[in-house]
Amino acid sequence: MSSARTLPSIRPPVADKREAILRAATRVFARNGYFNSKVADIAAAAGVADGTVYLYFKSKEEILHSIFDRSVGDAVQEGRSQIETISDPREKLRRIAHLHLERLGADRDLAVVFQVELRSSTKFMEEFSAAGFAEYLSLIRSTFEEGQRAGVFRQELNAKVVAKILFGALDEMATNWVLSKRRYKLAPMADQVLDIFLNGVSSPK
Amino acid sequence: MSSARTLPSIRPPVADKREAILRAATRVFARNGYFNSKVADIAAAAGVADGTVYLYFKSKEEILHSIFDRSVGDAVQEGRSQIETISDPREKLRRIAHLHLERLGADRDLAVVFQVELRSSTKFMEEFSAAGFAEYLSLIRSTFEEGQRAGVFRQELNAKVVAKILFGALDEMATNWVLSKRRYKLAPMADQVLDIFLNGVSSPK
Amino acid sequence: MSSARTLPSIRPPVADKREAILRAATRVFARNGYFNSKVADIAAAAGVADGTVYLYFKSKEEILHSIFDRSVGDAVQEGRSQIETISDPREKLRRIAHLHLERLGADRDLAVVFQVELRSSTKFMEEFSAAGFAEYLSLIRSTFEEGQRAGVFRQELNAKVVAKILFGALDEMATNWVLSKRRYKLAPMADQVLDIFLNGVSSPK
Amino acid sequence: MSSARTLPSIRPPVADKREAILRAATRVFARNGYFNSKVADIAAAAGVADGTVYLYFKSKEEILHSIFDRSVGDAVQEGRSQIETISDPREKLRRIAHLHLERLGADRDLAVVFQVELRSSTKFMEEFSAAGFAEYLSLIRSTFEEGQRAGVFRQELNAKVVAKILFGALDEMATNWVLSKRRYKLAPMADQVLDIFLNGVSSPK
DNA sequence: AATGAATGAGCATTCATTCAT
DNA sequence: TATGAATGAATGCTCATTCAT
Repeated sequence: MSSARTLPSIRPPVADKREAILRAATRVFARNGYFNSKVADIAAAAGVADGTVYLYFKSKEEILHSIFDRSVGDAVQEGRSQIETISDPREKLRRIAHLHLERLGADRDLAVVFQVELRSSTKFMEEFSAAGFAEYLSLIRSTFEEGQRAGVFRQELNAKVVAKILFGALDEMATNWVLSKRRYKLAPMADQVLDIFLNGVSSPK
Repeated sequence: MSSARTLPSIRPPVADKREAILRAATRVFARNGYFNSKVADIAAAAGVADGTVYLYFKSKEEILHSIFDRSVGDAVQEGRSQIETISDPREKLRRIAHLHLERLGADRDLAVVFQVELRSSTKFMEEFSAAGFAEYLSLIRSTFEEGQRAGVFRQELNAKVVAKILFGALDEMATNWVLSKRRYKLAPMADQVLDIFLNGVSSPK
Repeated sequence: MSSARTLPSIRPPVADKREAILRAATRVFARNGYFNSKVADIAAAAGVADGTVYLYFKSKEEILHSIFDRSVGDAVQEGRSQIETISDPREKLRRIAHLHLERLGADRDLAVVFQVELRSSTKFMEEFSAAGFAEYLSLIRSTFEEGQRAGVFRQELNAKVVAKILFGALDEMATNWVLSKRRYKLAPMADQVLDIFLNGVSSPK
Repeated sequence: MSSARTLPSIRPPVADKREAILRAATRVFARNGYFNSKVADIAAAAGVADGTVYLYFKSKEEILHSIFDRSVGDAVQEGRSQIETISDPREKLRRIAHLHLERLGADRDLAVVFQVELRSSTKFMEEFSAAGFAEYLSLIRSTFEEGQRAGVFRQELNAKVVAKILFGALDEMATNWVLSKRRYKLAPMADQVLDIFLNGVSSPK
């Protein structure tokens, strides 16, 4: 899958081991849960020796953190760049919501880790909450405030709370998708959420 | 050893141990997280011997399940009984939402367990999803459908999805409250959610 | 020790497990060395489960400490009590020296632990040196000083150094005995040491 | 990377690495203890790569052996050469004793390794005892026997035991010095030992 | 019912050693 | 010779669960 159709590379892509471990860990965590996953499983899934994992990560926990950090970082960055060219705040929120569910919908294992495994320990949740997550919420909030200033959204609403409501609704869609036995497309759910949400927060015409 | 040779204790001392263990476990899980909590800690907190825990619960996991089952059971029951006397579907949803946040806001340890600890392992989440949670979601949904039939809510909305959206928004309020360092009242958040939600789902006048 | 003189106790002498583990550990340490000994080996040798070891000792290291503490404690106590009834300081030292080598000569495994295993890590040696060992050296020294006051031993000698010299000579006898492939009696070596030592430190007649 | 493009280095850079590794290992072993020292630490302290260590030594254990072998070899050689020109057996022993403590007193790290680290595993002690150590003891013994033949030392003493006694006393001085928190000169202790020892073993006048 | 001593499976992590470059 | 990334065997300790009393 990796070096398809390239010159016969003699040695395998260097330093992609970190990447391989991260990918393997996502899969393993998704299948067994963080606490039930053994480092040896991750190593085996990544095709490296147990000890090699520790050349790239300080501990099992750091692997989980790294999965989160990388993904949220990417998500926020992509989110920002995509809404730049949009002017209507409603469309901006729509874009953010879609990206949110598209991303998770595209990688079920990652989605499981995000919706389930990362919600465990309070300690982690606190850091999680403090770090990238706060930035994500703030992206939603500032977009909403922009809309308030433009008169598109109801002035009396608390932007912070509104941001949480939108996030919570999307998050619930994702969690339900992850836990559901039925296999349906996650991304389209964004529109149903947006329909109600925008209807609920828009200024009366 | 405890109530030996005392006046005939008024309430049955028997099987209140189950209750004590459940309460202790809630506290311990909330403070340390499920996986980091030791059965011995729970036993100590409940004032019983380690082995005694296993007279009432088959395993550590069953304790977690029981915490969930009892609480959701109570909640659904209380929810049903309270909305019985209300006729306006909007008020019914308002009542449900308030109860939801009031319950969690009244017992922070329980809230932590619900919002954080119960979200761990996929396996548990799946059962969780299957059992009482489904019933709770269905309570919201059927109330919403009642409103649709009454013409109060928009016909074209998918009641199942709407129920998830409301639950997700409330759930996010609770999670944020649990993780927040600030100490504020949780229940009032219900109104802010309801404001947007009802505005979003109500039929245009 | 516990249920002596009771009905034939059905279960084996309670709480002698600590003793059994200590004895087993002495044997295992003597055969394999401290660092090469596995806790599992000790447990097996003591006839208990691995985990049981940790009901009686906090760590593998604590087992080593306990072996030392118990033995030195016993030795110092026995030494003091035996020299009480002796008046001649030379005889007192002779008694101490004999006890020293008799004790070690009576339990080769214990001797190995004392002469070899306990000499490893500086850290341990420092504590070792600080604790019971100091007391033992001081027993020798004060006996020697007593002899100096009585005019039996040369006044100009530094009692502290003299004590170390005697201890060192005895210690070397023990170490050699432990490492030797030949099987000879250790205790009699005390006399040869004493011969030279007393000759060397006694006041000229 | 180091000596690239410099003047042709005067002393052979080759195989001084062995020396550097040995020196580094002595320091590392002295500070952390043999078992707690990592080969990587030694390599780093010696300024070479981990793998390089294995170009000069077969294993970590061989490094320890080499430290011992080299030092004892040197010591015996120096001892022999220095006593050659001395005729009085008492003075010969005095010289040996001084050399013993001077050597250790001059290099605390080496002393720690000798007095503490080398005393660990029985297995090592046995080889240790068998090899150079025996030669050292024999140097003392033959010198003593020479004195016996010359009528200087008491005939009835067992030279082998006497050698151990002297060694043991000196060894104890060294161990005490290594473990002591006070910083004093080690070499002068030789005289105190010799005073008693020679007094104890000399023929009555 | 209650106890708590005993069990033993389970696992993250370390580190001496190897070997492709 | 030299490197240092990769290996994988090895183990102290924890803790859910059992069971004799």
